Amino acid sequence: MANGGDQFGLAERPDSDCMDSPKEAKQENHSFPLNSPASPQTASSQQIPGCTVEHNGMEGIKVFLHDRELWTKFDEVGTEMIITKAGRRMFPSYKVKVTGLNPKTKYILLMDIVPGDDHRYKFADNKWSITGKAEPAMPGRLYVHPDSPATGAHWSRQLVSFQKLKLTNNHLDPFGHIILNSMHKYQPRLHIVKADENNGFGSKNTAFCTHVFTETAFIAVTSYQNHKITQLKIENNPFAKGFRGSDDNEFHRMAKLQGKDYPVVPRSTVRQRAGPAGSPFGGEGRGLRGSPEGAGSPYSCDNDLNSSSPQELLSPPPTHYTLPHLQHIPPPQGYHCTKRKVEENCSPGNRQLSYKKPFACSPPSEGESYYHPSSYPPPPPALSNNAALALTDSPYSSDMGQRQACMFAGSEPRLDELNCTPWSYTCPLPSAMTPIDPFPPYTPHPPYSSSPQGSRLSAIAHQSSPPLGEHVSHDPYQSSGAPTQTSQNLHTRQLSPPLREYPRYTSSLSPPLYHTLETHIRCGVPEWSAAS
DNA sequence: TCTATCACGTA
DNA sequence: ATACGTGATAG
Repeated sequence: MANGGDQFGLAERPDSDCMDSPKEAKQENHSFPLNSPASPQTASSQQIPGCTVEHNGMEGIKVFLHDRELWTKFDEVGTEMIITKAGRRMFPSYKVKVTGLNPKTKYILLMDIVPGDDHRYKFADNKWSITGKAEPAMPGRLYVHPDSPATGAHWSRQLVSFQKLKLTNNHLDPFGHIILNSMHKYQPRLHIVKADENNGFGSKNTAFCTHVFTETAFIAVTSYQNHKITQLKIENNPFAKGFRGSDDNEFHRMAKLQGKDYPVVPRSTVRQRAGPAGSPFGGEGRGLRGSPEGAGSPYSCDNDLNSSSPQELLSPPPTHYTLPHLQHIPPPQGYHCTKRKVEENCSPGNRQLSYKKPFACSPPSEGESYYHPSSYPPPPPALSNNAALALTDSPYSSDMGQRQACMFAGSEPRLDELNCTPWSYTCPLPSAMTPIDPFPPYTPHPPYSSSPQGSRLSAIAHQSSPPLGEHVSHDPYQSSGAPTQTSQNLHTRQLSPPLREYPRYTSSLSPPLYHTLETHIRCGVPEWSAAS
């Protein structure tokens, strides 16, 4: 495809740094019907007092979701992604157009998928509804784009595709796939980490930014629940072409497959009535994502991290995830755009959120900003530093032919912490790229949160748990269409956490590729955190 | 719910 | 040609 992102077109501007940007928002075009377009601008800004902003070069980065229209179609119904033991790709594929990168600077692009909220869902009566509390999050893993690290010129040259990313429900997955729980809602996030030589992960000024397109949120399932989603997949996924066909064809095809003169009506067809099923997200459920209605908001954040050395980054994994309280990321309300805030925040066009927050600042809760109200989804936990790490070192780097990514184990992000903070990563171990397994390693401490955005990687990396204080708040800027991001610098602090490395995965399996890292941190949102 | 397998299609 | 990505299906 083409790129899609363009659609947005908006230009955003480069924004700002951390805080400054209060205004940032820009809006773009939006087109999102859903939301009103309020301007995003307002929404965002928050600043953190005290923080210093540095420009880390991440300020002008904009990310556009490719094929956003298709994502929106799914989102309006309630996107479902199949998860299997062997790993299943996502469809629609997550592809982005990135602009604003320094052509000569190297960046690592990676994704993680964080819990969208803290509920377990069920699909009954043709609609999604909450059926209980979410299970503890699985180890957060990061999927490092195979081209990482690569120059800004490389990333900007064409769409950046994460189509090979796979989702699994196998908590012991040895392949490095992203592990999710069935019937739980998730939010994919994109992280761009500066990986310059001069700015390696480890270094203190590692800068990164996070972009979230709320229309890419989905519920993980082992088999499709809403027939409308099945149909959208069949109609749009080339690999499912075999299931397309006119009704007539369908009839014959089914018969043929069944060896009968007449086909049995597919279960899916029968199974559901046509009724509208609400999207989990939007609709009723709510809470889930913002759904359709408007809520989308993308947020992105930028951060810088400073951190310590790379090594440090590696370290400590966090622990396990528990998502204790936090989780909820988005409170249900949040998702919706319930109004204004959201609107404001939401970008019209895309719903992207950007984070920026520094953490250095410490702002405690301020974080609110963003999330605040309702609007946003939760910030997910963090990325892990791992990624960063990984990035940096690059075990994967290009060297490997394929680079695969490493997985690191990370902790999960807690919401609480989400905010800005940091994520920790684990290290990759790349030596071989081993994946890590997650489980065990986690440390208890929790909180590494990272915020989505802002954290510094380094910090992230290890951050130990950041004290709440640390969390930074993020700002959400949303750019509307564009994701904005802001970046901030965090100055660093080092947290020192111990780093721990993850054990390598020894398994015999050699995983093919690991592009995945585990996430350690989660971000906390200040707000939430506050709560906590 | 989840899994393994299948037929069919893409790449 | 091989490898592998699809949803459907049965268990």
